[in-house]
Parts: sequence; structure tokens; C-alpha cells
Amino acid sequence: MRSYDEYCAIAKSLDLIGDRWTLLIVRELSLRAPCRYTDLRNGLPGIATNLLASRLRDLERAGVVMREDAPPPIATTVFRLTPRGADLQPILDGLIRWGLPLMFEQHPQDAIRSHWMLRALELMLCDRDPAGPPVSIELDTGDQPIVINAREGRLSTRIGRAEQPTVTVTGPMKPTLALILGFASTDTAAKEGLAIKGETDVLQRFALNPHALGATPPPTPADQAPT
Amino acid sequence: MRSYDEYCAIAKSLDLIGDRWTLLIVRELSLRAPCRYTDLRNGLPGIATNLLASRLRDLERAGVVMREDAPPPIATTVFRLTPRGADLQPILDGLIRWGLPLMFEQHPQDAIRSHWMLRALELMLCDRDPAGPPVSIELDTGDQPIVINAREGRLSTRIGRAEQPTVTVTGPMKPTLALILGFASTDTAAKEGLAIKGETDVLQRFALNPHALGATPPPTPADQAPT
DNA sequence: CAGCATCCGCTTTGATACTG
DNA sequence: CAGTATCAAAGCGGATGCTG
Repeated sequence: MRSYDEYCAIAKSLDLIGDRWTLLIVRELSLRAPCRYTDLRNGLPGIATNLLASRLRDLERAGVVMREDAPPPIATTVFRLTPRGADLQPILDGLIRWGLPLMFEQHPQDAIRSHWMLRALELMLCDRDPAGPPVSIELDTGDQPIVINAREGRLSTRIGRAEQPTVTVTGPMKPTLALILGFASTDTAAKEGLAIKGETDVLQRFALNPHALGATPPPTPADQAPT
Repeated sequence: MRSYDEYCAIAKSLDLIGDRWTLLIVRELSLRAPCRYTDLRNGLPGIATNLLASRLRDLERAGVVMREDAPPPIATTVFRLTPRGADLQPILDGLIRWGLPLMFEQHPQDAIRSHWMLRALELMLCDRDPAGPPVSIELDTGDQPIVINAREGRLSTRIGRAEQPTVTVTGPMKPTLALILGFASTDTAAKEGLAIKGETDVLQRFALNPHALGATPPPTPADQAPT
């Protein structure tokens, strides 16, 4: 990208990370480093391969990304965030929070990768009964299963299958999100194609973290077409 | 911008605010709304006027910006952030914090606008003697003078002249920044072309807010060219 | 197959000129 | 003042080819 040539911290940040695809590459590395070139391509559907190579070079020069030659058994290059790159997390988190309302507009052409949801779930979800027994929720809703573990008020998420899920939700991503954030009842969820197995009531325990969003309610279609 | 077509909160945010110039327009409105079209152009040196018009339309559709017809005496359209647009502040702040180290690379071609520094100074600066007497610092270093007021541990900044500045710093922006953040002594500052008038010692009272940055030290040229 | 580089058609951007 | 119109140049997306 050409520089904005402004003596302004925001502009200078955007000079380095404001290019198309750049922050999504950082997202990928923040969610599952170390990452091979091919992993990155899979996590960035639609990116042109020359552009990915070019961006990785730029990010390396900017001190955001580093490449390593993985040890013999793997014998390939892997990419990671540098500490300076990891410092971008607050910006990614800000984008996740601001973008949550937009997740309720799912377009048919939208690609889905389960790992994109991991950090979002950690940020947005809150356990309203931190003293309750530990539970693990499995979401089978994307290309890979997601596990949410709640234990002593702390939430963690990962890709994989739960050994003994307290409850398992199967179906499309959007209603699943609405369900666990408490925006939809289990009845509504079922109508939208979700199958819930196990202790359904456990889902009531979770809700949207009240600190997660700004004070402004999500814009509705009505806001955009006032009469 | 074309959509990334990803069901991911970060990607969906970037679909709306990831275009070139877009976040800088939001910056302008966050720093000095309401803003006329011409004010925006002045705060965004280098933007093509058709692009500004196009971005403003996009931001309006996205619910981030609103336009108003100013009342008769002014008789022009002005632009503001909507509440939803104001919710972008944490993202702008993140970019400011991450970008601070980059402010110590000032290029000759970099445009300067004093108001770009206002939020950065508020975020980065900390009063180490909150119980001390109120002081006001004037910085004459850009296209307009900046006033920093410190009172009871709270810092505020504005464009304008102080009525009775405790101290006034005149000269280029970069050494001024280094001086008030405590990265440079008054001697060093003088060598870089700064003139300091008034109670010089007051400047010692301020320093970089330790909470302002991530834990990672700024990258140095040495990091980029290892031997 | 992993990790690119090259080529090509298209879209976006930037610079300038022009208008109500 | 607040934009629209025009056009050259740069960037992007997609396909393909090359190298270990």
C-alpha cells in the first residue's frame, strides 16, 4: 500500500496493516500459529496466492510476522506473529466486538471456518453462574467442531471434540450463535434447524457479556430505511 | 470495497471500515465533529475528492456517519459520527497505541495537523504528580497550537492557545513528542530545535502512560537488519 | 505438494478539471 | 462550498507455470 504520508499514529499504523487482507492474515496467525503457507490460504478463502506471498513479505519487513524453518520431521516453513504482531490483538478484539452485530446478517456466499469464531466466543460469552459445575459445550456447526469449556467462571474455546460434552448443538452457525448468546430460545433455535443434545438447560447459563459491546444497539434494517 | 464474504466478525467489520481512507475519515469526525466537507478534505491531505464523497456515502449507508443541514447562519452540510460510529473509538485508540512507536520515524513528506495528536496525547500521557498544581502546556509545533491541561490527575487536550501557559514548547513535532513523553531531556530537545519557555521543570511531571502500550518494545532499525 | 512468480483482465485509486 | 466527470496508473483476483 502506498503510505498516507501523515504524521499521525493511526495513519502510520494503517500504513503497515491497513492493506486489503493484511489484518485477516494477522487474524489467522493469532488464532492458530504456527501456520504453514497452505494453512493460511485455507483460512483466507479468495486471496490470490501472489498477494498472500507479497503481504507476508511486507508483514515480515514491518516486524509483525516471522517465518521459521520447521524442524526436520515437518520440513516446511511456518509463519508466526512476532511479539510486536501479537500486540495487534486489542485491535482485532475491537473489530470483533464492533462486528458482532454484523454477524446476524449471514450471506449465502459467506465462507465459514470454525476457528474464526474461537476468539469471538471467548470475548462475547459470559458464564452467569461461575460457581456452577464445569461444563463443556460442543458446537457442530462449521467445518470443524468447536468446544467451549466453562470452569470456575473462566471460559475457553478450542477446535476439537469434547470427550463428554454437557450439551451438543448441531446446525448452522448463525442460529447457534443466537442461541448461546441468549438472543434466541431453544424453541426458536429448533425452528431454525438446530439439534440440541444433552442438558439443554445448561445453555441458559450463558449470555452476551454485557461489557463486550459498546453502548450502541446494533443497527436494524429499520434504522437504515426510516419512514 | 468488495466484501471478503467470510462469516467472521473481523472480516465483516473490515467490509465496512477496511477500505483505504475510511478509518481516517472516522478519525477526523472523532476529533472534530461536526465537520464540513472542506474541513474533512483539509484533515485528509491527498484524498481524491470523488473518493471522499464516495466514502461518505458508504459510511452513511453503513450507519457510521450522518449528515445534517446546518442551521441558517452556516447554511452548509455538516458530517458527524452516529453513536454506532462513535463505538469505533476503541479501534482508533488501539491503532494509536500500536502506532506510537512509528511516530519516531517522521518522514519529510509527512503532512502535519495538530489535531491528529490530540487523542494520542490524552492516551499516552500520564501525570506523575496528580496532586500537584494544575498546569497548562502549550505546544506550538504544527499548523495550530495545542494546549494540554493537567488538573487533579486528569489530562485534557484541545486546539487553541493557553491564556497563561505554565510552559510553552515551540519547534518540530517529533522532538516535542519525545520531550513530553520523557524520551528526551530538555538538553537533547534544545539540540533538536525546540525552544522552551516558562517553567521547564514542569515537563518532568509527565511521562508515557505505562498502561498505554503493549509489553513489546518498539522495533528498532537494528531489529530489521540483524547481523 | 509447498511456496511462490508471472501474466492478464478488471476494478479501484489518484490527479485534475469542471459544475450547480 | 460541495461535490461530479474524466482518465491514466496502480492494485487486485484468477489462472497458470515454475522450482525444490
